[in-house]
Formats: sequence, structure tokens, C-alpha cells
Amino acid sequence: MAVTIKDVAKKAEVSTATVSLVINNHPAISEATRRRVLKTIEELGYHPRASARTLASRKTGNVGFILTEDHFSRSEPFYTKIFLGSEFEARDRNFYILLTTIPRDFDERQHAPRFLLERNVDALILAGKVPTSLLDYTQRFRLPTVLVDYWVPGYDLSAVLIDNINGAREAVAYLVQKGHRRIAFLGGDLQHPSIKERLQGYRLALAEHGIDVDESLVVADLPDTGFDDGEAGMRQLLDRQVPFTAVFAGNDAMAIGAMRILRERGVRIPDEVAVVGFDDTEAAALVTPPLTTVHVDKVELGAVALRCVVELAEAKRKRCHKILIPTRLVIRESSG
Amino acid sequence: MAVTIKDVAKKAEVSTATVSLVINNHPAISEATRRRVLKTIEELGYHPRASARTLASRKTGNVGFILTEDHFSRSEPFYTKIFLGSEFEARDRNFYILLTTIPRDFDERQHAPRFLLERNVDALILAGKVPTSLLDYTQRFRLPTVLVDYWVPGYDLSAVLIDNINGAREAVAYLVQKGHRRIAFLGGDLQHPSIKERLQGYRLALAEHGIDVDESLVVADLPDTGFDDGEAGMRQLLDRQVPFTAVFAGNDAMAIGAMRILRERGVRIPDEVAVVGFDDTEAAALVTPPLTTVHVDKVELGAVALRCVVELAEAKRKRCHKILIPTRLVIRESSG
DNA sequence: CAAAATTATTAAAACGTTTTAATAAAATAA
DNA sequence: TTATTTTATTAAAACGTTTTAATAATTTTG
Repeated sequence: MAVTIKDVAKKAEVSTATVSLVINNHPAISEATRRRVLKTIEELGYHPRASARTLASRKTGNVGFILTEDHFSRSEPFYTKIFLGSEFEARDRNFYILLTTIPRDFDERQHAPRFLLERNVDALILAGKVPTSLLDYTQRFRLPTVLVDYWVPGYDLSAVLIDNINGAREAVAYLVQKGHRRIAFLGGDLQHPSIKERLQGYRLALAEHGIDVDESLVVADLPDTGFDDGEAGMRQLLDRQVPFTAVFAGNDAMAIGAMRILRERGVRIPDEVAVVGFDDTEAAALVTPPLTTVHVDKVELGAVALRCVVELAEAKRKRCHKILIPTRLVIRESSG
Repeated sequence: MAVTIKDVAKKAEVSTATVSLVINNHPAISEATRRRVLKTIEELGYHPRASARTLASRKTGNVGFILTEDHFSRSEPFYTKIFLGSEFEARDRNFYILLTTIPRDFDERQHAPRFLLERNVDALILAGKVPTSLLDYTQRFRLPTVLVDYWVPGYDLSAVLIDNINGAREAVAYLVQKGHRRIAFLGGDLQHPSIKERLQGYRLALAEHGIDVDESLVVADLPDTGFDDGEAGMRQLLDRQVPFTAVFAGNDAMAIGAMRILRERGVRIPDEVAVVGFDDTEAAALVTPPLTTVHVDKVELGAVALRCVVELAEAKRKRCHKILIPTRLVIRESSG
């Protein structure tokens, strides 16, 4: 249970250098000795110590995964799923992920991730909206870095993103195709880049079908984008007294909030008003009626990010640029 | 950006040994030199390399977290939350978690976690039901180990568990107190240790209130414990034609499945039948009507497990035994 | 056949810490 | 005062790999 490279070298009658070269399958090793060494490794049950390898090679085999505390602790496991996607992919590639969170008001003197200081990662994934102070800081470590579900101009970083515009476009096109002409948009807070893009998609789809956007059907001045904001937004919309037959919400949480208010006011879903969300969270399938929504493959987002960052770390590629992950409309009962 | 212990030693005019002792705050260092060294460390922005420390000290500062693939990929993020609890606690203690999954039919020759072979963890958390073949295997590494939400006799392991019996007992007592006498139990698959305990709590509560258990109100012969099983179980129960005014389900997924069938058959909730679940998943608050359920603090489960296992690793304690995490009844509308 | 080129192997240094046993200096006891 | 104990510091070995430059052996070329 404590066999080292020396034991293997001795038993196989080669130098430790040779064993090392075999392990790292270096080409300059004859087939004969390679086989002999591999056999001894097998017999002895040898496995190189991670710490020794890292110390000598300066490669850790770890990827750092950073998200902000508020993303980490939100009840809907959106970023958790992204993390799991990365984790899953990491296993296939023999990498481990070190996860850490930072506060929204990141200060490098207080919150610097230990794995950066201790040189314990080869690459970095930053998930969700992160402060630029963090970006400035991590840049200094010159590690391959990929953003997930976030992008900022001015930092030449690769990013893996949801194709929000197209997702929204398809969802709205679907409503139009079902005969709806007066479709409301429930956006909550437009500061969120995703929500902004979804609004773009909404406008785009309407334009494509020759429908003018009625701005009184767009609600986008709420503090956030949660369940409560969906409720508030729908109240506001109903109070405006403008007719509409469908609502496209910026995400599922708001859609579900909106549905609750509609039910409270005795509006039948989908008969009187059709509702469509975005994200396809756990809850979407379970509410009554089940919510039609735009499916976002969170696991895939994380997986692609990991793949990208590992390829950068192994110098297999120089850049990943922006990668858009496609969405898929999931039709359930809330849209009729 | 590449300052080592030698640089600190040179600048502070001490040996590297002294610097090391200061870092690890060894008592045999005078206050004067300690301060001087700390000052130079600060000035130089020195941080010890994790790999070098690990190689020399044989302490990694990592905890391995193992769960089975099916637990990992279930849609309800139960074990994910436990993991996040551990992760959160780990950060406070300057530990990192290495997560990995193993298949249900674990075979050490194929699926041995790399972090074990490469000696990359100081301790182990095993979450959920894991095969005994895994337990047999991990035992050989002689690492401090804690089980979460699972326990097996015969392995002298510490465990952090949900207080299922009491949680179920309180839930059923609450229904009795609301006047219900004919309360069904929807158990799904009794193989699950948690479900078995919840059934025990159900029986206990009824006994405590002098109500005989009508076995025709207990459904426990379904393949699993998911949404589908809740549907199937409720159909079965209704087909039995025995009257009941309340259902206590073994978990939220089954409770929600049962609610759907009740609605389908035109049974009003909670007026005709009250429904109570267990776990307090994300969905519970979002379904219609919102589900009364027994809240399980998954994050706390993970946090306690980490605390326990770290204390074992740091030899601050020898055993943790079984730790029961209390539950809390969350009353919503599904129970009237 | 000798010279040159190629292939396979290894010695030894390096990676950056911790830790042990030894030592020097200071404090205390006799 | 000297002997003893205590306190603070350090030299040097150890941890287990990778990697570079050198060397030896083999093959190819002229």
C-alpha cells in the first residue's frame, strides 16, 4: 500500500526515469520495456502520488470553479447543474474540480481563492455573473479561463453561453403560430444579460411575423427575476387593463409566479391566457398546469465549459471564443 | 509570482525550517522572529505550494466525496444539496472536496476513485446508499470515513442521518390532531431504509394516539419511490375502495404524484383528502396546492458530515457515531 | 568498414515543502 | 561559579515524481 516508482523501477530492472516515461507514454521507449514496466506496475499495484507529480511537473490535474455566493445558494439549482455537468466531464478526462464561491463584492485581499494562491489548479471556470474585480484578479495568474452563462466585453475570454435570442424567438414564434397576437413579455429586471437577450428574441419573433410590439405588454422594471417578481409583474400587467392572450416570461420562476396570480384572479390557463417560461427548471414539469418552457441544457453548458478549458490547459487549442448552446422548446399544458 | 519559502527565508534571514514552523504556527518560535517572518511573507506575497506541502507532510487538505451515479443524476437535487453543504463547510475549514461518482455495481478494478489511488484525500464522505463492495474497498485505505443518509450494520462507521422516525411521527401526529383517523401511507419501495423508518414513525404516531393501523391503507409494494410510483400507488389505493381522509407519503415526489391522480379523479385537496409529504424539495412549495411536508435540512446534513470527517482527520476525535439531524414540519395548504 | 544518425536508457538535478535530530544560546539550579 | 534545563534555531534528509542532458547501443549511410 505504499509502493513507489522506485519499487517498480527496481523490480522491472530499469531506472525510475524509464518508469516515468512509460507512465506518461513517451514515444522513446521500446515496446519490450514498455510492456515489462506496465506488467510490473500492474503486479505491484502501483499508482503515482498526485502531489509528487504535481510538484515535479507543475500540472495539478485540477480545474478551479468559481461562482458567487448568491448563485451558489439560490434555491433553484441552476448553477449547481452547470457544476455537475463540468464535474461529470472532468471525471472522463481525469481532472478534478475545486469549487469555491466568492462574495459579490469580491476583494482580492480578503477573498482570494486558496487554490489560486497555492497553485492548485491548471485552469479556471467562472460561472454566472462575476464581478470584474475577480476577472482582473484571476487574469494575473495567466490560467486558461472560460466563462459560463456570462460574458463581458473587454476581457478576451472564452465563454459558453445559452442561445437566449433563438430560444426566445422560437418560443414566441410558437405562440404566434398557435394564433396568439397579443403576447406579453414578463422580463423582471433587464440588467440580467440573459433576460435582455430573451427580450431581443421576443421582439425579433414578433417582427418576423409582422406584429408590432405593444410596449404596454412589456414588463421590465422589477427589482429581480424571481417568483415574487413574476407575481408583481403579472399584477402590474393585469392592472394595466390591456388585453393579452399569452405571456412569455423571462424565466420559469417568473412564469410560475405569474401563473399563481392568474389563478388567483380567476383567469384560466391556458384557455384564457397561455403561459410560456424559460429555463425548464425542476418545477416547470410539476406545477399545475405543467409549464411550457424553453429547455436549457445546464449540464451541457458545464460540460462544454470543462472540455474547452481542459483543451486550453493542455494547449490543444488557443481559444474557444463564444460557444452558444442551443435550446429546445418543451411544450406542456400551460400553452394549450 | 513565483516566490518560494527560500526567498522568504533569505529575506527574513532565517532558515527555511523556521519559515515553515512559523507557517504552521509551531510554539517553539520566538515572538520576535515570528513577527519578522510573517512580515516578510506579507511583503513578498508568499503562499506555500499545495503540492509541496502535501508531498512533505502527507496531508492533502482534501476530502473525497463519493456517491453513486444514480444519486448524482437524479433530477431532484437531494444529494447535490448535501454536497453543497459539505462544500460550504469545507471552505470555512480550508479544505477542498473532490467529488466522484461510482456505478451501483462498483468493481474496484474498474471504478476505483483516482483520488484514493493517488493518495489525494485525507478523509472520505460517502453519500446515500452505497454498495458494500465500495465500503470494503475504501476501508483498506484506512481513511476517516463518514456516511451520510445511509447506514449499514457491521461496518464500524460514523454516519449522519435524517431523523426519519420522528419526522414521520410528527407529521402523522399533526394529521391526527387535525381530526384525521383514516390516514394512508404511501411508501413505494420499502427497500429504502429511509422509507422503512418513515413507515415506523407512521405506525408509532398512530399507536401513540390509540389508532389501529389498517394495513389496507399502507401501499408499499412499488418498484421505486418516484413521482410515477406515487401515481401508481394512489391509483392502487383508490381502487381498493377503502375510505381515507389523509395520505402521508414517504417523500415529496410520491406525494406530488399522488396529488395528480387525486385531482384527475376529481378528489379535492385538502377538502376531501389531505396530503403530506417528506423531504421538502424545491417542488413542494410550487405545486398546487403547496405541499405540507417534513423539511429535511440537506445542507446541514452535508455540513455536519464534513465537520465530523475533518475532526476525525485532524485526530481531534476518534469517532462520531450516529448523528441524527432533526426535521421540521412545514405546514402548507395541501393539509388544510 | 568507418562515420553519422537514430533509438533507447539513465544519472542526476529539480520541484518546494516538512520534520527530525542536533546545536547553540539563554535561563535556571546547585 | 559550573552544571543542568529550557528555549530557539537550523542543517540536512525526506517526500515521490518529472525532465534534461548525457551516454550507450543500434541502425543507416556513404
